[in-house]
Amino acid sequence: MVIKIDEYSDLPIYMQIRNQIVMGISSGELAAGEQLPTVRALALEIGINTMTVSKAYQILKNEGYIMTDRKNGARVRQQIEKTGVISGENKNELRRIVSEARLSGVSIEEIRDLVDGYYYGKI
Amino acid sequence: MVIKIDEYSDLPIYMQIRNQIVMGISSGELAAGEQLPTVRALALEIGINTMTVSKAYQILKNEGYIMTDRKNGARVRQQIEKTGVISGENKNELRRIVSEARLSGVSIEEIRDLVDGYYYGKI
Amino acid sequence: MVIKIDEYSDLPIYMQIRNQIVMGISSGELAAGEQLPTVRALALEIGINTMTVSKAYQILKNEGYIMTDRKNGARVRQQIEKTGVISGENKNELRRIVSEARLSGVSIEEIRDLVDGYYYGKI
Amino acid sequence: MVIKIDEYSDLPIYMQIRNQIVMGISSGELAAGEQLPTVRALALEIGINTMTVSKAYQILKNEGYIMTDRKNGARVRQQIEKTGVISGENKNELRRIVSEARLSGVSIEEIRDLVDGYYYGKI
DNA sequence: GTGGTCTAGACCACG
DNA sequence: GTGGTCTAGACCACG
Repeated sequence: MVIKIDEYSDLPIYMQIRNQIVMGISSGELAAGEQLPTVRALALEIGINTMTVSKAYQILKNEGYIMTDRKNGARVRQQIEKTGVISGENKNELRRIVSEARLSGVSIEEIRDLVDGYYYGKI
Repeated sequence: MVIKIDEYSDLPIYMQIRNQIVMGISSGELAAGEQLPTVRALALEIGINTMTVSKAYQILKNEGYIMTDRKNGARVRQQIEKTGVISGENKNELRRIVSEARLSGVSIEEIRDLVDGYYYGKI
Repeated sequence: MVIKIDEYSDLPIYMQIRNQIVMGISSGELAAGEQLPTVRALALEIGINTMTVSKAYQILKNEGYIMTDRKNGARVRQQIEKTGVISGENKNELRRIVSEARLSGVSIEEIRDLVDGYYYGKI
Repeated sequence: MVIKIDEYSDLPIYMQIRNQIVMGISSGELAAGEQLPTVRALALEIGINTMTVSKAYQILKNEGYIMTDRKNGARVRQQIEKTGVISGENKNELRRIVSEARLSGVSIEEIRDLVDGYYYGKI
């Protein structure tokens, strides 16, 4: 899986990495149990500090998306905990995005299509 | 309209204010042409510095959501420009949120309902 | 001549009035010697304070564009002083505008056409 | 690149900085990708507060002229978006300047030469 | 070391 | 009375 850093984004690099891996897992591009690149390899590939990649992996581990061990490096978890709920923070963000879209004249259908596309990984 | 600041949020205070006002406009809680609290009044109410409120208002002004003049203070714009599109940044965020929800076992129906609720201001 | 105030502009109202009258004189819409509306009449028409109109007229008078007397009110000057030069401030502004246009990919021809149009009052 | 603040100008300091950097990019004095002075360094050099410089940089960032990151400081963007149009505000300003120049007896040739000089960076 | 956020306080122009 | 600008100074996250 290719990680692309947007140097113009306000999002910290470690968060961009974290987000792309989460989306990769959700879309199936990263399969359960699949090996992630080593911290060093990914840092070298992207051209950033190993500390930054390490921070991204640490977050993913804390969130239960990946697991790490000394021998095998990092791998996507076989079972990701299904809380069945959207976090309050994500709900706030979702509401903000829908509000802005609505005020920009975007129809509900367009938003639904976008959401469906993301959910079913067609995009 | 009551602005509530979450002091534990990573979001800067001025951005929390900005977001809540945008959502207030979208939901209709803030009508077109409606007067916003003065910079000083809102700062006092929230218990923050006037500069922070001022920054939020200036962003809203730049984005075309409100207008300010020294005589009348800040007011919701009568006509908000309808670009008809969702910004790339918001699309990325939407995709991230949907991905995380999906991995948490949230059904597409639940997300759609949430989106509809936000769009039609029932929440 | 109709004065239109842009309530969304950052430019103070008195400056918007001043600018429109200057442009009106330059385009010929306001002839030499022509009577301007009284301060009260213009303030009433635009829906603003008489002080604001008065300030605009004062500036125009100081700049030599108009003259006022108690009997006849304000009139466009017969002879506007021809210094033959562009003020340093206007040169700076012109340079800024040309720079921004250039960086936006606007061709020199387009700018020239615009300038010509303004100069010959075809716009 | 040397930034010079005119303390007698009506233009806010942050806007003077912003304008000079935009003109520096347009003239080529500031190359694509070139490092700008740090917020602290420029503030010290000009003798103003860091907040004021920071505000200038944030505007430039929002407008797409520069990018900032905490590691490398601020740099001129490699690709500046070419909208191909002059903003309505700049058109108004241009018209005002041309009108004033015309009334001062400045010939169209002189204005054209000035515009050409600014466009081709000969000044 | 860098930019980003925030405060407390001051002064100003506009209307 | 209003928003806008600016200062001096502090603290923080990122890398």
